[in-house]
Amino acid sequence: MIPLTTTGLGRRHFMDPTRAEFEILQILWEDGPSVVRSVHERLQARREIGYTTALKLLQNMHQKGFVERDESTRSHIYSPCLKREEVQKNLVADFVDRVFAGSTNRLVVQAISGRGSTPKAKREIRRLLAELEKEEDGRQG
Amino acid sequence: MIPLTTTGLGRRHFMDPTRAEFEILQILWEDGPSVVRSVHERLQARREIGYTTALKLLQNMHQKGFVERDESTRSHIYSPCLKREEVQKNLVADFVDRVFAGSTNRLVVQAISGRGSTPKAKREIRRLLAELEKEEDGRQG
DNA sequence: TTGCAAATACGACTTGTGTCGTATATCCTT
DNA sequence: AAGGATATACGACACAAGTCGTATTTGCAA
Repeated sequence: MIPLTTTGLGRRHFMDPTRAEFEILQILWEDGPSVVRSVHERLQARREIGYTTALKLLQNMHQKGFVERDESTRSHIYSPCLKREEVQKNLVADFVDRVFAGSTNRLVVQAISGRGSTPKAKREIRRLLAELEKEEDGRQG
Repeated sequence: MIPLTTTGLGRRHFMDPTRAEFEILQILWEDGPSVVRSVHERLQARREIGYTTALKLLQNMHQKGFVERDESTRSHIYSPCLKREEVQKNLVADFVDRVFAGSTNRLVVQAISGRGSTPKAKREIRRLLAELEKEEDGRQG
């Protein structure tokens, strides 16, 4: 049976970070190892949020194994355990399964057809595709 | 301030359907106007779920205006009020904002690079891009 | 027309997430 | 050494989403 939620072990054996957790991961990926206060400031810049909320979030993430922390100083220093691309890949996979019945193609079509993709962006994508195909040919052609 | 959750009015003035609700919408889009029992059967085929749960979901969706229902018969008949492409577009937009900092390009890159996109699929996408560009040129070039 | 099967209505419970308050520990400064 | 500032720990609350049980209504068949 396929579970409904992303959280709560999909066919993968680990949980995806929640929205708030992912938001924090992004900050860590950008800033590198950070103390709670600094993470809180970054969050505060985007929305109203208390210091202890940020703290708790980080603590939860630590318990879940999403981040590790250096406790050698008074202010613990948090750094991500997960690779940005890995997590993005998982999220995209879930999303594709849920919204486009597993068809990556349909997702891409939806993404680049409507608004949201400028002609320049499309050229960019074509270039990327060409590169990818070349790579493949090179590897096994 | 940007709210965290999709639910709870983002900058858009309407709410996106939840996971369960979207799952039901997919069924309605595929099957057309349906009675609760039939929707429940479709859901049951994918996961364990009670009849009254499906009913309640449909009722909620009706109250939210996601579906309309014909009450002229004893078994109410539900049909979607939203267009599939519209909802998908919204979900993609949210997703891109949240995961790829608003860059549709990065999403597409992620989607087609890793596994999940066969060479054939890539050719397909290129074809599509070519068409889109041609369209644009035709429209204003 | 009476009664059973099937439908709807709706309250209530569970779990997950995000939120914070408050208690406690720790450092630094004077 | 004392006290304020700043950290962490952690319990508790609010709210949304999903789940279902039970009560009530309604149509149909015997």
